Amino acid sequence: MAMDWLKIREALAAPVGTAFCVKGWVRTRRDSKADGGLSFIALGDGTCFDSLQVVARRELANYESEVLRLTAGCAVEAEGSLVASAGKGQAVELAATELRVLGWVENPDSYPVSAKRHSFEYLREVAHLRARTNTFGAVARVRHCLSVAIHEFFDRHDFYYIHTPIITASDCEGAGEMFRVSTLDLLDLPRTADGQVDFDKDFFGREAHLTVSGQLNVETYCLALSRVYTFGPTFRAENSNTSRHLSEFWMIEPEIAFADLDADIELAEDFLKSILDVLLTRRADDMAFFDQRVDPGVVSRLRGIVDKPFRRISYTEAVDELGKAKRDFEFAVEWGADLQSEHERYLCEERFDQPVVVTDYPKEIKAFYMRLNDDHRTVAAMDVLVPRVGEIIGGSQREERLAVLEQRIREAGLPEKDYWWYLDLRRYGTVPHAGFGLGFERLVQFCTGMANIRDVIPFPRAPRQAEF
RNA sequence: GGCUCCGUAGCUCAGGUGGCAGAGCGGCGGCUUGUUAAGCCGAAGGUCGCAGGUUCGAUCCCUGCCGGAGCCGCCA
Repeated sequence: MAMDWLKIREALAAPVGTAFCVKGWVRTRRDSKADGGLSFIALGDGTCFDSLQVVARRELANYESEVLRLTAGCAVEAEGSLVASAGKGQAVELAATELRVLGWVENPDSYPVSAKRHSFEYLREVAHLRARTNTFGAVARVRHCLSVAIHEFFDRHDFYYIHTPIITASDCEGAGEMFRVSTLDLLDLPRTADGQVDFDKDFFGREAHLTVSGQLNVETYCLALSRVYTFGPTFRAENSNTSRHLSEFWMIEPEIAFADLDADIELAEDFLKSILDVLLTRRADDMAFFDQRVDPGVVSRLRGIVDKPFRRISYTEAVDELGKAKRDFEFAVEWGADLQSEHERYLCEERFDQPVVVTDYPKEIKAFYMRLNDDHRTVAAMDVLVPRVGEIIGGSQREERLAVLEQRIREAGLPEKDYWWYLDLRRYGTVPHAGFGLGFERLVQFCTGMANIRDVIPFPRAPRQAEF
């Protein structure tokens, strides 16, 4: 075919009169007997939210035999020229001079993604086809946009992208249950003399798991390259059944040297604002859809976050605020206990109605590597809470003092010898440093207003859910 | 891991205290229309998640299993 192939995003922006061809999947088809007979085909190729209206007239050789048989999901290639639309609803449309069917839908009556509204629960069961719906197409483009914006932000601020391992032999921060990685034959396990499983015979010669965090590894590069980050898959074998948890998710973990908790919070705030701003600018089409159909008000909510400083509050102050709240909580609030979901939501949704950064938590409820404050009761930790999703970022200044860190590892009951290389960092040129972890899917949830985290990742993995 | 709820046509759902099932949308046929959540008419489409049990009789009651959802906990 001699004609240029334009993506639908390009076609919609082309000048009237341009001749080109497009390729995509039929969203809907409507027929009219006016003007001697013609059909309107909404064609989408995923390059933008909108579809292109292709007008196919009876004069086409295959009008009766093929055009009139098109249904949602058929793959077609159409060529013609762009004309000002004679109808309402779109500025331009493609007046087709030829239309070829590339792939039919075998059983239109049972095509899983027919031209009607489907529940997200149902679409999860046909995850291989749900990308063809406007919602999941929009989610995919938003994910991409945010990913790119994240890398751009870090690149602009002199951060290096470090690829930390997926398979790990250390139980890092004890961040949760881990998935075992093994090549041993489960039906015939090698045993040691005392009857234990002999992991010396396993692939790595020791127990290995999928990573629950790249933080400990990335700290090593932080203390050499100053500003680094990871952005990769993370695995938690927790039996979590909520709309905010996945067994496999993506996490962004920046780590900055010569920095304290304040610098860490500042980074988190700049970072979030920057990528939200990029999203609102570059994906205005998809965001308008989420604002209209999924979560009325998301766009202005995100806009407000970009424009306003975050609210900062210490854990101790947060406990006071919760104590003063004129409402009942299922769980009592007392100093020393971790904040419950209801408490976090009260703070960022009701009390302040904006992102809230809670700092300086009791050391007992936080990880061993977080820097002990001078009061010896709290650590330099921070959580960023946002409406609806709750904790979207968790971070801290790291304990850089060798003796204190060793003490904290002992208190946590962790095997000190497993952390020899992590402790080495405190022996050789230690320096104050800090970082945080951002759950990518929670970010996408927050940005789109999608209620369930399983609907913002292409193929969700959760307890009893690993199809596709 | 705890608590709660759900599983009826391709999809979304209705089916008062048991008597062999309905609607809307989709798909199909027709009419109308430069249409766009199109409109009107018509026909088709269901072993009421699976397996047992109670009963003269079960979509409806009981038990188990399978699948799904929500909230809480764990956290990102």
